Amino acid sequence: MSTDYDPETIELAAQKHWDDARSFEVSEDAGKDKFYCLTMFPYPSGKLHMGHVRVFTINDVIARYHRLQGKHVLQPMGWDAFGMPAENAAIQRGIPPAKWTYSNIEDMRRQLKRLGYAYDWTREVTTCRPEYYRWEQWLFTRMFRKGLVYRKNSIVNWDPVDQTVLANEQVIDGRGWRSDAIVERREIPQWFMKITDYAEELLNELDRMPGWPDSVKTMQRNWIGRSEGVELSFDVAGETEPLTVYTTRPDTLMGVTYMAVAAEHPLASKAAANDAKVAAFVEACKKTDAQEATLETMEKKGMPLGISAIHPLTGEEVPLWVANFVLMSYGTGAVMAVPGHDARDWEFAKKHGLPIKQVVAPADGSEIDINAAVYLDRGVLVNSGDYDGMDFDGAFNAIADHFEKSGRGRRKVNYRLRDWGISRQRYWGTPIPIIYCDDCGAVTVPEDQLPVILPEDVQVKGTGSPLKDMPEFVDVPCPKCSKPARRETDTFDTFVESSWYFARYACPDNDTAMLDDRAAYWTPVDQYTGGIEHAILHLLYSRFFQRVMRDEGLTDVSEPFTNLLTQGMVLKDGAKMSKAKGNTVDPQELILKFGADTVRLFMMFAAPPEQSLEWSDEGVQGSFRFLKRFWSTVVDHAAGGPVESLDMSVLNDAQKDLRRKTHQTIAKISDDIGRRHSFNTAVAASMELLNAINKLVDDSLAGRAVQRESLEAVVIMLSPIVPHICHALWQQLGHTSALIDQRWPVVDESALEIDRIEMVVQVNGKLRGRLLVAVDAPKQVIEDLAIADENVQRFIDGKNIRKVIVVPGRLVNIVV
RNA sequence: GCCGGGAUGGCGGAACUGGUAGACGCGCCGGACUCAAAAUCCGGUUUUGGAAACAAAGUGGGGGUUCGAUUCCCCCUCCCGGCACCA
Repeated sequence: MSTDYDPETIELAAQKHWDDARSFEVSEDAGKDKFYCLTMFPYPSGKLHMGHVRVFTINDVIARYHRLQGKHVLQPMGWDAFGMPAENAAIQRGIPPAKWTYSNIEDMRRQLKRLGYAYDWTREVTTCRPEYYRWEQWLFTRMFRKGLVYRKNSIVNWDPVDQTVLANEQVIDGRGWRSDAIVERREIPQWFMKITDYAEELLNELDRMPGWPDSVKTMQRNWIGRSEGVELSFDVAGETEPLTVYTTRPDTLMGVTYMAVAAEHPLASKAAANDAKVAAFVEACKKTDAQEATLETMEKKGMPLGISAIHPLTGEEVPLWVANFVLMSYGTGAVMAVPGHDARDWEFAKKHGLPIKQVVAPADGSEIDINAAVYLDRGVLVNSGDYDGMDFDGAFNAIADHFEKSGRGRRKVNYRLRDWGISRQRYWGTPIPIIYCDDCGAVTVPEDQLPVILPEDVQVKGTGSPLKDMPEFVDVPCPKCSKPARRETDTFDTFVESSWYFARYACPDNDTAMLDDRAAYWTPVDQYTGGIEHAILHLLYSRFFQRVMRDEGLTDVSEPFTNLLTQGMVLKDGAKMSKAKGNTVDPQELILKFGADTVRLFMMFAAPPEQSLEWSDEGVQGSFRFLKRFWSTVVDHAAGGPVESLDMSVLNDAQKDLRRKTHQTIAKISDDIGRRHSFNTAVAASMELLNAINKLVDDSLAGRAVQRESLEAVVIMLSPIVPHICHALWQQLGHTSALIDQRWPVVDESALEIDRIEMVVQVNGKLRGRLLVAVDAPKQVIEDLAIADENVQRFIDGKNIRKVIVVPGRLVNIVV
């Protein structure tokens, strides 16, 4: 009596069981081995997309696997609810961002529940709720007190038509997305967090994070970009202030033939005042957006300022230029140019006919033509007066000493990392808890007046924040002197919310403290899963925030995420799924047609988690077909009734083979899921085992017992991936206790034993034959057998055997 | 431009530490069942030659190390992610 596989019925039944039993709600239990398993929380954009399904399924598989291992597992879910799309929706459809966001959350929560993820929903966190963001406002005021936040001018994309600041994403080919106007750079005052104070620690700790992928650690190292160099100053003719520059190549100092400053540099402004051409150039430089990729790929342009700098060693005059590739916000806004030994300087010198001087020669004494090609390697100094003949280190130290003695420079460690600008000129975000008073300046909102609540009933028009037009929000007394003052209308970068939510899941209901001892129990996150696109910004900001919370005494933990898994994107027809490209697949429709288990199975089977996944409708069919076969195999077997307990001494060869395959598969899947996170090969191994079970046609007591052992193992091992069908099949197999409370199967080493093994015979590395030999056969016997092989003889006949390589248990290679 | 990844049959992928290239699945071809179709089941499937045994070629391109390279090294091409205000 084989009932058909009916995904909807069995999935809803399994979900009801988990709900009724509150299977995934966890409390803090010091006696248990905790495992905190987390995904990057979603932005509530409206509907779940395949990228969500992929990352959540990966994490759910890991969470369920660890639960079966006996761990006390926390897997929470929440919403990264502030952000631009809510404002865009408000502009387009006239719905307030809050209403749009909360309704999206409702829809997406329902979809997540239908996919059967093992979440503790009692801990749900929503970042646009005051009970969440009040603590981030509170921490900001503590950071303000410590001097970890400050205000300075910085550059934004300015749309001169819409009169508004644009996000990088809203700049398309240098133009505003709505106005189509050419975007300009504009400086405005903004709040910054001093992440650079933690640069050294953030960098050094990467060496002690074995649970993170090397690629992510390398990207973070390069992003922080620690360099050792020298800061030195050039006098400028006719100026009292010297021009300070930083270089990692002081050994090339004698090769400086010009210098360059940014368009916003005071010396450029000064020259522009006297020279209309320079003024026009400086203006033109500002007519570009503020993205680094734009600056690095655009044509390098410059113009002489008619001002000279004085070379600090030779006293010679070098011309000062203004150049579009020098940025005011990087370093000092000025660079020394060594065209002989810097690629960008070399190209710029070639283009503008500036002199190129060789001051470093190859250490091996070979000749180079500096006018034909730039020389970047470290070598031996030439044309450098007293420094001639020195190597890189010798010259670095001699020149650094010279400047330190004369007080005109110093050795300096520099970081590429810049402080984190957190001000956004947008409405839908956490209000920055600052009040501006004419007398007291910028004052933080006192703790007893927090949270500063964002008004939710607003009209968003798309030209600046609606908060500016709300006197009831803006007009407040100064907390210090009580005089009339103005509230800050900028909001936090949404990365601030996502930099600490992982800790708040431990204690989302605490209204007297940001974190408590429940956070001490659960943090750090043991397994964190999310997109590779977050490899730098989100993960670095979170590492920074964790340390800020530590230094505030809120936690002892320094690193928030012990193990990191970065998953690839979901593609269709080779491109990322997106509405714009029209290549999306709606998870909802698939769940309706095939059930959640089929969708989960395909996601795990189609590609390893780190790689991008190519969507295939046929592949989904295949996954569904497998589940149907899985269902009927177990149901048909269970129809034969209960089985006797297994007596291993009476097994025949075929039964032994299946039992060996079963335990080999248990070992493989345990390793694939537990260590390698190689879910696709775990699924493949389950399929192989199921094929082997179906091949053993054997109704004897022993045969059924071996099959039963094998089927129970597959049902448990597949349950992290396809939990609903496994829940139902476990009941079919006659169990009264729920599968979710079982333990992972254990390998029986005795089942793995073998006495003979197949070895490959190669001649000159090419496969020529196979041998079946005893496991413990001595080397000489294997060698003789290999040489005696009929096909092998054809290839070694009449030739000289130079060497025979025996790799135990694998192969023999005969070199002739 | 800079930083990080990737490229293997018709397709998704496997080969974990330098040791049998193509596991598992999809698709396709053939067969069984059926009046027929779908579903299901069985067999085949890298390419070329061959009835087969077997042989030759083969992991983006070029070079190198090695008895042996998808795997290590050098150079190149293309694709993807990030580049600080998308999240």
